[in-house]
Amino acid sequence: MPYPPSHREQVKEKIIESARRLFNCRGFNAVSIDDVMAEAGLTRGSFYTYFDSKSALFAESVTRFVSEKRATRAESASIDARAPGVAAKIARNYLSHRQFDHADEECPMIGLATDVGLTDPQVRLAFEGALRLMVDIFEQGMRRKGEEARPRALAISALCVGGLVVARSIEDRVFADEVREAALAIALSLGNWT
Amino acid sequence: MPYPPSHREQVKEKIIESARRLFNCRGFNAVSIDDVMAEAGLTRGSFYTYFDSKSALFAESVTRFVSEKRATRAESASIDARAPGVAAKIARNYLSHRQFDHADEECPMIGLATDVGLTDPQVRLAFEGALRLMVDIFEQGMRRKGEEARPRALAISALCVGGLVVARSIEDRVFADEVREAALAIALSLGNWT
DNA sequence: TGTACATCAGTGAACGCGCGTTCACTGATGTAC
DNA sequence: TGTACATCAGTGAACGCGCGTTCACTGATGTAC
Repeated sequence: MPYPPSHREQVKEKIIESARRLFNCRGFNAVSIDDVMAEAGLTRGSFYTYFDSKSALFAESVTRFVSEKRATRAESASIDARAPGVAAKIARNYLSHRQFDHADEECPMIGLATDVGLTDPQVRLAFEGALRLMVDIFEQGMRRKGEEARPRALAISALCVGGLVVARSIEDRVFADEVREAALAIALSLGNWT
Repeated sequence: MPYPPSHREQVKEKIIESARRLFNCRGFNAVSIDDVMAEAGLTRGSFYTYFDSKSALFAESVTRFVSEKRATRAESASIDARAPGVAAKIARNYLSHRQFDHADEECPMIGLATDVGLTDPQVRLAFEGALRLMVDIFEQGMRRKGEEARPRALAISALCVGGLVVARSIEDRVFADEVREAALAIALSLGNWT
């Protein structure tokens, strides 16, 4: 037994760590296995002794992230982790300035927006145009409802895109429908269109 | 003048048309220039006499889509396109079952969720886990507020992901911040965390 | 304690494929006479 | 009307690169004697 069993575990941990950071920052396609291994201080070759494929690494890094978070929450549950304040703090943190600039910590889903193709300025400008149109439509649909219209229109747009993107990213069809329908119901109520 | 000038325009239109369909369905990376040209009934070779690059095609197809929509709206503005009913209809349509299953018509942003990597079931399951955790957290943060908690928690999650993803996909930093902050404000108010 | 050895983690060259991009060529079109 | 011709849209082979994946080999480690 040349190496202690803990060694493999530690190295695997280090690879997952660097994968998480890179995937969160730059998305799936834009990160190569070389990048991940280099960040972990290794070379390409040994990757496949730890993982079956790039997808498998990605999946495991997300899964592990989630179960760690869950574990942390379970621990502190005895105190008051379920108080409304915690949820609010998480929302605030999620949509924070900091998170916008370097999403290297929190959510694995954000990489969606950072994948190859979306870094090209002309593509980003085109997207911006699409978003502006959407916001305009929703804002005008609320015009007579006072001055709260714009932030609501922005949120409805985010809710539409987010709702559908999230629903289409997951595997469970029933859950996906639930997300989609909840997003729709809330969007309609935000616009006072119920 | 072997060909009438209208010829080039028609062909370009046809390429953009098929690009729009394919990009909306399968995202940017998963669609090749070959795919687009084949769908338009042409071959790879002549692509670069119409567009500078794949990104340029993508950008132009989105831009044109947006300006067409705007034009349609401007036309029917004289009737009652700005009535709340229209906005509601658009939201409904956007988050519809149909749109979920084949997003080949409406929004160019949805392809974000369909790019390579996200088609792998183990990756989708991992995402699902992440989403479930997020929803749980928000739902528990509202537990004492009655039975409306779950749909709200789902919507807040979609709003968080959507808000950040959208903000990070566009070029104008000021607009991006506006989206992000509106999403946050509405998320907090949905949770009664203000 | 020191040396030979078995194990296996890590290396880096190489393979293969897909795909964006280029280019020399073909052939369809409309025009000139 | 018919034929020769110039133009240019479209073709498809080929290039080059990046990257996921494989594999024969190296060398570091702990163990046995």
